[in-house]
Amino acid sequence: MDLRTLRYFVAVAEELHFGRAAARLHMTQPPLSRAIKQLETDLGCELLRRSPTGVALTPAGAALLDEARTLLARAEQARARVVAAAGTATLTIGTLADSAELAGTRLAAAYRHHHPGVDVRVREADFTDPTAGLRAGLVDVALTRSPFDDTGLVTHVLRSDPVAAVLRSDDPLAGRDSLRLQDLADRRWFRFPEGVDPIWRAFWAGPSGRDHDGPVVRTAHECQQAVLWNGSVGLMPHGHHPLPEGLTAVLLADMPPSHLVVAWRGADPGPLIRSFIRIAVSVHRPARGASAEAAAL
Amino acid sequence: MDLRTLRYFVAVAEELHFGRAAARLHMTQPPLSRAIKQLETDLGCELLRRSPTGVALTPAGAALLDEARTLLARAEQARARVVAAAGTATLTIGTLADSAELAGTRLAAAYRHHHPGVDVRVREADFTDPTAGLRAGLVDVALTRSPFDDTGLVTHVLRSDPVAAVLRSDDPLAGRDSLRLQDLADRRWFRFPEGVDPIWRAFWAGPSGRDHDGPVVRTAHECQQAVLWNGSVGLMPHGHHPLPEGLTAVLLADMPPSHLVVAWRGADPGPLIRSFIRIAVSVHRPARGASAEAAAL
DNA sequence: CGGCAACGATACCGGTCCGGTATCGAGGGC
DNA sequence: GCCCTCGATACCGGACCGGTATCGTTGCCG
Repeated sequence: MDLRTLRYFVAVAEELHFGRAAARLHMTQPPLSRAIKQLETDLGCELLRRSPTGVALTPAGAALLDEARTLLARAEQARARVVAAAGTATLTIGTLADSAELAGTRLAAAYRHHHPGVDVRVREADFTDPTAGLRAGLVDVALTRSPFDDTGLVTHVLRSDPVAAVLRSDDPLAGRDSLRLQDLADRRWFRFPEGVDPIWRAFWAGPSGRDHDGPVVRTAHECQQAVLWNGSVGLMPHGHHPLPEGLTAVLLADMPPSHLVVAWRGADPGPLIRSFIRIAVSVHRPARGASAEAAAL
Repeated sequence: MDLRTLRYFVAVAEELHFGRAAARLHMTQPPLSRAIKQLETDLGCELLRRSPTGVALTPAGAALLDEARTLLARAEQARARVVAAAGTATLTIGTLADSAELAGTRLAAAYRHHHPGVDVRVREADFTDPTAGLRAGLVDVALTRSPFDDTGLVTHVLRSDPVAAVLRSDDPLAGRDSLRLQDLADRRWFRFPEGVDPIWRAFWAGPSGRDHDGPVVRTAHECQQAVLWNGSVGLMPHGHHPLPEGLTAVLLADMPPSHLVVAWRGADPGPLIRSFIRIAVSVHRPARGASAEAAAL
């Protein structure tokens, strides 16, 4: 008799309909039927009377519905009290470029919902520091993009995105399905400020070895502006971000994908950070490429 | 946060020692450590301070210890109330021969412990009915021995035992490691009463086709007495039962094993009986030959 | 009265989690 | 300095969970 099964039972007992209860629980009907049957086996008594016309509560089922409701409420209280006893905690998330959108919406919402007592702060970094303040100790955990120098850090890939070139929609190449870096060799390229991680620069700053004379950009937004107004070439991960009017993204066929990662300083991240990592991974279910670190939390 | 994990935490918090807590929980230390760590991740706060000198509770841990104790107690109460609301239930177990010993000790004890409110009755049958009253509707579930006519019944093997001949200890064959049926061909064989299941008779009553003139036996005890006082040959499962003074069991090499089974009438056994089957299987862990019916409960 | 729709039960499959064994690593004690 | 204790980690096999596909029964309706 665990709390999960009790939640299942409450749903069925309230709906008096396995299918609707399953929908309410965001699952399908067969495992729910099985779980209720196991609960009945465990308790040793019938909880629901199934008849073709519908489902009815037995006396034992009615009793369990009442007990389970209070028990689940108590469990919630207990959780809240324990977290309160732990004192106010703060988690600072560093974000970079497009990961800010992720952190600001689903992920931060899910995390705040899971840990109501935690003070969650988000710090947006620019390209100057691809670790988004992680290495500098300004944040506890970072949502950022590969590649960067990750010595001393642990990273876990949330998603892999192909890289696209950002062009003005009136660009002759804007209609193409995909491009190669060569196709853009004669364009102006933006530049990164001094002091940017060389690994990051080598990946994102276009063909190395060339003289770059384009505008200096510090954020994804500045990068887009540079394309619009200076005719520079921009690079960005493909497929997840709406572009402003007048810009078009075209897949770059000969660049390796960029990884959206969650990163933390090694050596026992602590429960708050572990929980953040776990939630980040679960929110990002589509990326099934689970790696070792996240499995170990 | 489920009840199982809370039980784990209470054990560790009370012992302040992972190894001892694991022993108390009848498990080993590594999964316990992992479970506590996951609980900390889930709650998002540290519960225990591990130091080389020992384990200490953090404030949050102390709070959880208190909350978990009351929560677990509530859960126990809830369980008791639900089964009480179900009304008094009765489970009648039929036993045959040596299965009575099993039913009367570990299994019935485990079942009564799991379902304190259930009125458990045990009915011992004799060889006249190998289903131990199951087919006659006298019992809800039977612990018995194969082989017998099981049409309409579902059986699950708990254990397989080789068959032994029971001899007087002063018998010339009593010292042998094993025998064949032929070695006993010239002995007197006991007889079963009229009306015994023919499948059962064919297996246990010795070489068929011979004239049997030995004593009529109805129980395993009578069978042993027949050996002691009438010089008849007895058969019994080997290896689990102490023999009375003066008797020796010798393995019969050319007989198929006999199965100790739990049997019930098909078509939805009902929660009480399902629970009994589950407990019977789990008590009998050594027999790993899990079959389909028991998996489905 | 026969097809149909609804609904819970069952069969089966793949992924995850749990508990086990073996081993590591860090701190005290002799 | 060596060992011994104790919690953490790595890894593995089996169980459990949730999913899809399908069945059996029942009541309804043309």
